[in-house]
Amino acid sequence: MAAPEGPRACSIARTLDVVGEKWALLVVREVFLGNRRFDGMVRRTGAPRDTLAARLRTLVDAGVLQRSRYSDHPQRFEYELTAAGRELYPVVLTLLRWGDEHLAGPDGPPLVLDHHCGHQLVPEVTCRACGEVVDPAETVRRSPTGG
Amino acid sequence: MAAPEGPRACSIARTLDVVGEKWALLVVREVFLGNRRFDGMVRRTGAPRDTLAARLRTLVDAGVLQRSRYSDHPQRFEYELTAAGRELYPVVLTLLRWGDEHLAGPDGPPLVLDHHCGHQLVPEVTCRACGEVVDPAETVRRSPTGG
DNA sequence: ACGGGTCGGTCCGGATGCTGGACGCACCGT
DNA sequence: ACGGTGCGTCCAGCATCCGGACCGACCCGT
Repeated sequence: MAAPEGPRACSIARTLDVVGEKWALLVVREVFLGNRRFDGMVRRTGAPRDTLAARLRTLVDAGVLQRSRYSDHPQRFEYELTAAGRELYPVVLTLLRWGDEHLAGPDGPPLVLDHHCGHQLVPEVTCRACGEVVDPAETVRRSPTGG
Repeated sequence: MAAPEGPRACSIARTLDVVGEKWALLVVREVFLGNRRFDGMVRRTGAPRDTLAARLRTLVDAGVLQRSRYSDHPQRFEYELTAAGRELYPVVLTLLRWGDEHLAGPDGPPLVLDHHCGHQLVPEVTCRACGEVVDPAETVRRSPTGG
């Protein structure tokens, strides 16, 4: 076979199809921070209202957010994370850490999280099996394929 | 003060300014997988050649990739990760895991990594201080204030 | 010498997506 | 009645992305 080699089927690409659009992950960040309403998100993300409305729709459709009515008469909605949405926390944390380490100004990171263990939260990615911190040099692709 | 509340200064937003453009993280993925040349990246990501060229430029400018000549006569270049680029591995892995868990078809994840410990790599995000897996409910923002 | 292939791009016109500003509607408080 | 808040939609302009064509420099086989 002369390997046609199309674009890779890949979970990274698929995930980015869901949360890779502009503002999507900042919306998720806001909800993690407890900011669940439209106007608040507009203010704290800086996204255009129109774009935000579109993003909220796609995130709800994708099952990351859930829209729920918190007021009947003037119909008012707020957005919460679904279980799938909460599982984006690792993604958000690793982005946060990279920014903290490579893009922080002299004032240090603008947002610091504390873990319930009493220390500042510094997120690390580890192997579930052995608990070691993961290094790219220590991982290999299984079945370089099957093609 | 009636909190003006502009867009949040935030490492997540800053990181996304660097790697949040379309295709950027797929380019990084390719380099992690050892695919370091232009044409290869075009084939395996599916990005338009034009867009890829632009992305490579911004990633090099941002210090994520490094361009190096591997052939003189017909000038040929390849792209490698810088130290900062390698530190994006956690981001890539958490995206991968989310996709594996939420978007995989019946065939399972299309790309499986093995850790040098002998097991399949399932990346987890843990607290560096205590080693526990991080849960959103167990973290709090430090100084919800200060402005 | 010639045709075909590879590699790493650039150029182009058209499609898609983002942008901010204005507007709409329902409600609340005074 | 009036102004303010909350949650959007609509629109027109602009930026970005898209795929396909094209390019120069080289290599290979004949």
